[in-house]
Amino acid sequence: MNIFNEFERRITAALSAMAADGELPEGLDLSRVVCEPPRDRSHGDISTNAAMVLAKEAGIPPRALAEKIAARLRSPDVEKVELAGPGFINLSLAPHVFEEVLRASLAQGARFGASTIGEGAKVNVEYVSANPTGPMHVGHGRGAVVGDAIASLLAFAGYAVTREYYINDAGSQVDVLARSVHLRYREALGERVGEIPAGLYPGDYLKPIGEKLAQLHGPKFAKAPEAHWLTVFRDAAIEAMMALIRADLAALGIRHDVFFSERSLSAEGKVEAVIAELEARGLVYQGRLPPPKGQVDSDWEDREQMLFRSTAYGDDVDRPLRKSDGSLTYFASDIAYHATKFQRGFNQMIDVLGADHGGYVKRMQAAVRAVSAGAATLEARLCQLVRLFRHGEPVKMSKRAGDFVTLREVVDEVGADAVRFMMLMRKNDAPLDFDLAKVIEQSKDNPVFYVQYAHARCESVRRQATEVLGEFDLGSGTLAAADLNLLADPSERSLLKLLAQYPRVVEQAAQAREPHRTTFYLYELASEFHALWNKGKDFPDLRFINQNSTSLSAARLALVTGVRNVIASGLTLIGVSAPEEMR
RNA sequence: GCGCCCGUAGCUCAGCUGGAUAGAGCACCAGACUUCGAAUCUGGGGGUCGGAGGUUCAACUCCUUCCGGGCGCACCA
Repeated sequence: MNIFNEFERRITAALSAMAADGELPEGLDLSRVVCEPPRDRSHGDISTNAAMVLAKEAGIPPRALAEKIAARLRSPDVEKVELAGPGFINLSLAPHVFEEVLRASLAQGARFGASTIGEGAKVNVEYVSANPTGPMHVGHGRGAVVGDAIASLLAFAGYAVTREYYINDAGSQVDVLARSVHLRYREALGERVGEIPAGLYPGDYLKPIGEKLAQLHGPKFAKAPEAHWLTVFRDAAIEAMMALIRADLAALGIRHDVFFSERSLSAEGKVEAVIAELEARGLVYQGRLPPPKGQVDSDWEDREQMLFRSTAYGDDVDRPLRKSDGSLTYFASDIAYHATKFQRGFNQMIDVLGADHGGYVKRMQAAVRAVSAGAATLEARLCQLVRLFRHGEPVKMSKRAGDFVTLREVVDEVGADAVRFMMLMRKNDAPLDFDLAKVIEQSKDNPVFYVQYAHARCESVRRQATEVLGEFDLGSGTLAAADLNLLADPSERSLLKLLAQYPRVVEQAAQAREPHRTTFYLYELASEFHALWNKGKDFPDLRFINQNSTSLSAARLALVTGVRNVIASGLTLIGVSAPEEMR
């Protein structure tokens, strides 16, 4: 039950009625008409800009138009209609409206706030897609958390979401991985390998794989030419790395529906097929690229090559599909990959990427439009870097010598809840400072605990209620039947109104693909709840449990339960647990 | 040089796709536990929203242009 959507419908209805009565011209553009909570609460509960955005087109001064619209919005649900400023229409809603929202939330439980704006449309959300060459680092973790939360939000908003991971198991990087493992294999056989040569992966995490391969195959590959062992070692290494990554993801509570292998594309001829198709449509050609400007590149080689005409779809230059050795570029596979998304029925694709992939977005969007003939769109959400701190001191993140902090280390140290919550305390395109010392601090300095504590307090009140009030029934049916009109204190009304905003918050967060809005809302809700709680210290009459009045207690417990449900729901959306106790 | 992102209180950041007098947290100061959980709350000061133009009823938000920072810029992924 989204009261803002509801009133947008009413306003739209009022406007068409006015058009029918000749008060307004037909066919006005209503797309800019919105209902939103006013920043200043003294302006009521819902504010609309309808009169201001329509005034010019309607040829009526905004205040006069507002007057007319306002007259049609009067109903038992609306306690007060006021005009303000240049033509705002401010609505103050009757108390029973918010009481109905609370009843709806109790009845709907975890479904409260869910939306149908997705209309069941299929959306593919791709996130993480870390190369299977080592454990995940903290930056991957951010993408994982953001992608997972976006997927959850979209699912809650009525989309048919598929969560996907693209395994980059083709190309030269995994060959390097295989060579690195081969070195560890020789090491496991007793050979002294010394310093890991530059260009190979130095991390210790490859040692167990080398040992396993030594056990499995003995020394027969130690001196053998690369062609004899490369495939075996590569496959074993990729399998082991993916197991490692899946474990890292599991530790963070991240899940995917599909793990899609890049190698399967070329194995099935999908890449060549896509290129052929694009070629047939004149989107692939042999040509030359201008050398990059503003930087000296001694390796630059002016040559004729196979190019994708991405400039036809807004890219800055056309992009190569084959390397100088004739093999396909990563981009070529990625086109084929996104083509399979389209073939699998996804007209909406979202890729959550690291900011260092920003330059890659335009060509990918061009590719998606090309392979779908304009039917599909790709959105990219870029995650900026994460900087790790401990007590304000930067933690070294250099990749050489395996000296970087892995995601797993951080999760093991501070817990999945803290990592996820902190990752969503920033919008994804802002850099994130993450202080390991602060997030395990169990204080109000730490917003994770602050919100979870509010949830635990709700549960605590409910437990207390059954003890103090005896046979009190906390079932949502009973609570919904309570006389909610007894929630008369301004703090209680205010909390009730904040609950009513939840459906709007999650819907807008889904539409904007900005899960951090959920996080901030939860913080605000927790804050108001804590404030009301403490008010009960100064004014015992305001405590949730009142031994002298079962009906008052019931009403307040209904409110507490509503708060609990929304916090639990919001935390679920961002993948954070909602503990019942935190002692 | 070009493209994308960022610039808001001393610090870290929100600001609801253009709405009304720009908000939190931290830090600082002063208060609240015989009482539903003090991991909490109440009050206080603090701003040329990087600068300058423009668009309009209305700009932190959109456009242009500077300044300052980040990322990227064939044949890596």
